[in-house]
Amino acid sequence: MPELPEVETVRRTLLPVIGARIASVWDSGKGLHMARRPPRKKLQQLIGAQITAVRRHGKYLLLDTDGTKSLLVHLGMTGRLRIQPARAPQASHTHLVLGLGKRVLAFSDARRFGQIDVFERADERLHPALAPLGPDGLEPGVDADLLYASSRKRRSTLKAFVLDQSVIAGVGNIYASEALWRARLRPSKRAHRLTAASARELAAAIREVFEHALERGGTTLSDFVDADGTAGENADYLWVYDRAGQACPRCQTVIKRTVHQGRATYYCPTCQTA
DNA sequence: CCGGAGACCTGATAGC
DNA sequence: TGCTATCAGGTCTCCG
Repeated sequence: MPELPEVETVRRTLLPVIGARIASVWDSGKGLHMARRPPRKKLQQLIGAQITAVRRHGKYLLLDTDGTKSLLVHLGMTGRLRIQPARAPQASHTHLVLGLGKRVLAFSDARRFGQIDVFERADERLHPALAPLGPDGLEPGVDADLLYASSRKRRSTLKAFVLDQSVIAGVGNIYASEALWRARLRPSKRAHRLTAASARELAAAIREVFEHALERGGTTLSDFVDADGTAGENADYLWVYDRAGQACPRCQTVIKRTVHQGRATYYCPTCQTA
């Protein structure tokens, strides 16, 4: 569920845990549980540390501590990070709970596509999940030059290109369709055929769809909530995603749905011609 | 290097 | 009510 705007919304609502000390770490244990997480021992290295920052790169959240360790969290499709009263009942599919005195920070994830790790912050650039990532989608580095240069040798589709986290970190399936619609680019167009002018359009479009969604607290199609449990409003403001059969907001043509690499893609056949 | 398919998981929903 | 099929915001790996 969560792409850059949703993860950034979670990050912002997590800021109140800065300064909190991790008094306890509970995890759901072995067996029928999260696939991608470190051994319990590693998680327990967080005990006694104070949270000093909550950062984000692409879809990854990074919680720094006053020790040498940081906690990495990827929400996958259904992951949730919630700040809750220590006495609140545990949500179903809860895999990790950091005790923070009167509050807890709880991670739950029904489908278990999420990822948790504890890593040495000094080695952050070497972390296997972070090392391959391109610049974050809200950073100034995601510009026409980057998109033009990195698309030159790609015979893949534009849809696959913008979803590639090693080019831009943070674009997921919803905002890929949205950004290509805004830039008037056909998702099936080959990336290496992107013109310099279109690269400019695309860079601007990516930033705009992210900011548009962020202003509305992200897109909730079914699962997404922020750290306070609040759903996002952006689903009502999507231009094409999940709108097959409806009118294009720009030209009124009926929006089409296709499948690229097994994932739904929405576009306007009339105004996405570049 | 690329795309496609399948895997990893559970839950919601639509159709019968 | 209950069954089945399909679909879902992400990534990873194997195959051709």
